[in-house]
Amino acid sequence: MPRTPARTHEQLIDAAMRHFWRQGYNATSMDALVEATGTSRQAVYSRAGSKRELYRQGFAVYQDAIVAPALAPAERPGATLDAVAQFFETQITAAERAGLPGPGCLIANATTETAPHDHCVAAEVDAHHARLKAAFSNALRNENPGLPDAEIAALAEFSVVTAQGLWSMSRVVDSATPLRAHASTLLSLLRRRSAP
Amino acid sequence: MPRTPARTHEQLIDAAMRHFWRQGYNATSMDALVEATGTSRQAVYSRAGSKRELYRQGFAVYQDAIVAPALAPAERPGATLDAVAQFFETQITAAERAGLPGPGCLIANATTETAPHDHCVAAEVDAHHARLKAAFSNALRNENPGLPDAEIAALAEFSVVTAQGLWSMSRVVDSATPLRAHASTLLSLLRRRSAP
DNA sequence: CTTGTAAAAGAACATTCGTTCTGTAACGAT
DNA sequence: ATCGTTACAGAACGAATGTTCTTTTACAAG
Repeated sequence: MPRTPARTHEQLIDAAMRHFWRQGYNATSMDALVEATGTSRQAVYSRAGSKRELYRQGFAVYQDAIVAPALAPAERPGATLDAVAQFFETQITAAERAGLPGPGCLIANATTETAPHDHCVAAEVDAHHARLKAAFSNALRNENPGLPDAEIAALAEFSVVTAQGLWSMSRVVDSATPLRAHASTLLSLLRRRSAP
Repeated sequence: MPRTPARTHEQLIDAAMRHFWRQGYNATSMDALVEATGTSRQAVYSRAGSKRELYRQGFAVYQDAIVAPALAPAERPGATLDAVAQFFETQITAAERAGLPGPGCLIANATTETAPHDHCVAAEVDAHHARLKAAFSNALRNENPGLPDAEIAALAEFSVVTAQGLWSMSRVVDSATPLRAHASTLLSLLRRRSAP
């Protein structure tokens, strides 16, 4: 009996997420969200309940639409450091195609802007970092099975922090060259360390 | 004949800067700034002219009060990688003493929040990154004078991005341990690469 | 003490914020 | 075709925003 929604729930979250991604949480007004999503204020509130909730729900969509495809190669059982290089290259290429300076990484942005003041966002950030660390650890272990677990953990964690810095930079650079250089330096350092 | 100012210009900028540092630009209201600086709205406007200008002026104070002392060892002519380690340790200890999760780095925060939408802030960010890169290059060159310039540049730039990630993380961690681990991993990677 | 100057305190401004309310339009079951 | 339900459009809300205006207060030269 009810009217058919013009946009699916996910379409709405997705459009909002992309706005938050580029503009940040605080600089995004409800007016901007209404325009970006192409719906009405009422649609936003009846679905998400509030601006903050809409923002929070964006993380899940971001994980599925952005993180998962790029990280998939590194999450595969037999992945090596090549898959890590591929992860960075996929993201950098995407940023380049969308036009640099880019939006960076939604979660990297949240780490500095909102996570310190919203423990719910902080949990999301933690989970993302854990996911990255697991993928990097996987690749490092396959690259050199003889590497001690402690060293794998240290290198994986280091790579996570390094990625965080990379996406920060991608918000202020005009060219992808320094981003590729950074990824390439990381990979070369990891390879040198994980070589026998 | 005029009334004596209760606070110097620099005291006002400094107090405002520390608030922006922790809260970010958009999440800081003029009311909060008035309370943080202990002055009146009028004092802020007669001195800085606007919220944005006040924010911009904070960068110079931050450079003098925070960056310069910590980076000094690495900027000295004969500095080696030990000075770089000292730089990180100084900043991490300061964050630890102020209480973690900490405010991170004002400029690292600006890189993601305001620089993309304010080219004046972007210039400030660029200058800071150039300063860090110069200091790191200096230390790398002294550590191993035989290292090719291109490699020094790559490693220095890599370290800058890595530092950016480190300060991001310092806004969401409860303990300094992962921060020290990150700095230590960076240093060990740099040492291994710059060894003959 | 008077007086000129500038700083401080706080009321007031228009605008914008996030949110809610009211009424209308569209769909499907009957 | 009718009706019940729900999505939508837009007006409206109080609170908070960045900024300015008005008034009072403190200082030091005369």
